[in-house]
This record gives sequence, structure tokens and C-alpha cells, in this order.
Amino acid sequence: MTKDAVIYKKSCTFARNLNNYAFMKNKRNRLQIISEILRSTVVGSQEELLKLLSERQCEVTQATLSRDLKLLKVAKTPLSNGAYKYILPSYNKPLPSSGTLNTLIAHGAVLSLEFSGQLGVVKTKPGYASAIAWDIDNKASEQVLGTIAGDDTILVIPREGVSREDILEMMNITFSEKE
Amino acid sequence: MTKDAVIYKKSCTFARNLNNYAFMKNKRNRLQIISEILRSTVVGSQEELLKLLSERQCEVTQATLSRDLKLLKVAKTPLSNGAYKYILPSYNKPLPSSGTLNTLIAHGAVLSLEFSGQLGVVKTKPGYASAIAWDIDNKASEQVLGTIAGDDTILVIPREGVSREDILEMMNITFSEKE
DNA sequence: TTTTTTTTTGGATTATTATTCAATTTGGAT
DNA sequence: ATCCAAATTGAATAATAATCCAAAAAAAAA
Repeated sequence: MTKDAVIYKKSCTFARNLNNYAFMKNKRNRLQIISEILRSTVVGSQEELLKLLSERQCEVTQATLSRDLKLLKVAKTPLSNGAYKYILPSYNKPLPSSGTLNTLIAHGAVLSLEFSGQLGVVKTKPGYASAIAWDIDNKASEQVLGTIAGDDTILVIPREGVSREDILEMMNITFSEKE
Repeated sequence: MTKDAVIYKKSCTFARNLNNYAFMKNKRNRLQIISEILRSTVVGSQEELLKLLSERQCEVTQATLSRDLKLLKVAKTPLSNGAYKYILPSYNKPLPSSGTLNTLIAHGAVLSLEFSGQLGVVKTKPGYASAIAWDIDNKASEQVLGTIAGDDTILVIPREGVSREDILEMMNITFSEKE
């Protein structure tokens, strides 16, 4: 009642933010989408890229796109066939994390769960990391060796032999029952 | 004067023409000069490059220059300082940023960056960790999954597929000459 | 040589991209 | 909440770059 109630209330408050996040109205997601497109497609002009973004429900203007490309340090380079291509710098090749986080994210305080190697990183609303990490520690000791929490980030260290899917499922179960 | 003098004079004139002819009108040489300039200088626009060429007795128009750059497959890429730079294809590949930790360290608050496995650990001056971690989070979300900051230590969790060099480069870009 | 063909080039133009400016929105701090 | 500062964005514009076309120039052929 007490703790749950508090968390529930706060997650409501944050619902709006999450919506924006999900609707790709925000910059980070757009940059991510741009990266993905450029990694998989030959794009020769910003106008062209605008269309591709639009197809993915990402409506922006050329002005913003130009700024995005500058931010991402995307270079425009001539190709052998006479066309041009926008290319990402070498370090811009992150992998989109897999898994369904809907339930998890819907909880409100938990923003995302992504993996790198065997490690999981949970992003939370500022200040929530410790509380949520405590939950994880207590309710998922079967799968989790331990956690380290900052202010809005939790490092989740799974036990050996525990898969990402296991962690994801555990997180969903742990955090979805109270809505 | 004597015949020699005349001949000398003539050969001078002739030589100069030949020079211009050989170095300025000839396409191959011009391309060579362009390459040399781009290798040694930060050039941000074709207009700028035109001036540099002109200083080297190479008078061409922007139209020709554009074609030359296309031929040489020169890419225009954004720099960290907000400017742009034309880059030759061979230099368009991953930057060998190894050992270039100096800039980073010179920033003052960042003392060191070392790796263990895929994880990076940044040492900072006492109290600086959070602030710097925040910077990393916000400016390098493409490469970094998340960070956890103590008082003077930051754990940096790179995304999958992001190499140490990528992180190093990112750090240099993020912390060089800004702020 | 002279003629023909191909390449190269500049002027003008079009196309594309970057930036300015003002308006909003967002994020924090009180 | 309410205010303030910073970030984000689009419309318009400025700046920059690519291309069209015709003319020179060079190369090749006769």
C-alpha cells in the first residue's frame, strides 16, 4: 500500500513522458532511427532521408535533419557510381536492444532495459535506481547475482547461465503485477 | 644584350607558362594539389579550398572543384567544434585514436580512462564523477549504454559492438576544447 | 596538316544543405 | 505549482555545392 501506492502514483505522473518517448517525438529516438536507416540504406540526400523518416512516422523538417546529421557526424561522400551517400562515423554502430519492454516501461519509473554482453543496464527516472535495484535484488536473487545502482542507472549482473530473456521475463513479472 | 640574355628571358616566360600549364591547367596535377592540401589542412568549404588553390597558382572555378572533389571521393564531414572538414577517402576510415588520451586528461577533471573487458572505468577528481558521467550519458548515448558514478569513479558500459577505441574517440570528442 | 571526337572547363543555374530567428517545449530549481 | 534557463524545432533564408550547357582545348584519326 504505502510503497506500492507511491510508485504507482509516480508512474502515472511519468506516463506523459513515456508517451513522448514511445512516440519517437523525441530526439534520441530520432537519432537512433536515422542511424539505423543510414546503416542499412544508401541515402543520397537529406530530402531522401526525410521521406524514409516519414515512412517511419518520424516527421521533421530538413532543418532539423541537417542538425541531426551534424550531431551524428554523418559525412556525405561521393560513390563510384556517381551518386552520393551519407555515412555514419565508425563509432556510430550501436545495436538496438531486443525484447519487449512494454510492460516494464509502462511501470513508469523504469525507462528501459538494455544489455551489453551479459550485463544489463536499467535506466530509471532520477532517484529511483536504488529503490528499484533493491526490488530486483530481493525478488530476483535466483537470476541476479547483484546490482549496482547510481542515481538513475542500475547495473544488473546476472548469474552464470541466466539469459537475457530470463532477466527480461523476471523484470516484467517483478514490475508488472502492480498496475 | 646578348643572345643569351634574350634566350634567357624567353625561356623564363616560356617556363612560367609551362609551369602554369603543367601545374594549374592540368587536371591530374590539380587533383594532386588538392589532395595535398586536404591532407595537411582543415578545409571547410569549396570556396575556402578555391582560395588555397589560388595561392598555389591554381585558378579554377567552383564548378570544376566540385567535380574534382567528387572524382577524388572527398567527403564533407562535421567536426566536433561545429565546423566542417573535407576528408580524403583514405582518411575517412576509423581514426587511430590510440594513445590520444592526452586531450582527455588535459581536460583536468578526468584523470584516466582504463578498460577491463568491455567495461571502461573513468577516474576523476573527487566529486566530479557524477557531473562527468552525466555528460557522457547525454553526449554519447550512441556508444554508451549507461554509466554509474561514484564520487571519483565512473563505470562506463559501452553498447555492444562498440570498441574501446570507439569509446576513447568518443571521450576525446566529447571532452576536447568544449566548455 | 585538317577534321573529328573526346575531355575539360566556366558561367549560369539549380539543387542541396546550413544557419538564423522566433516560438515552443522541456527540464530543473524554488 | 510557478518560474527560469536551456534545449528543440520549423519557417524562412543564406550559404554552399552539384549540374546543365555550350564553348574551348586536347587528343585522336584521317
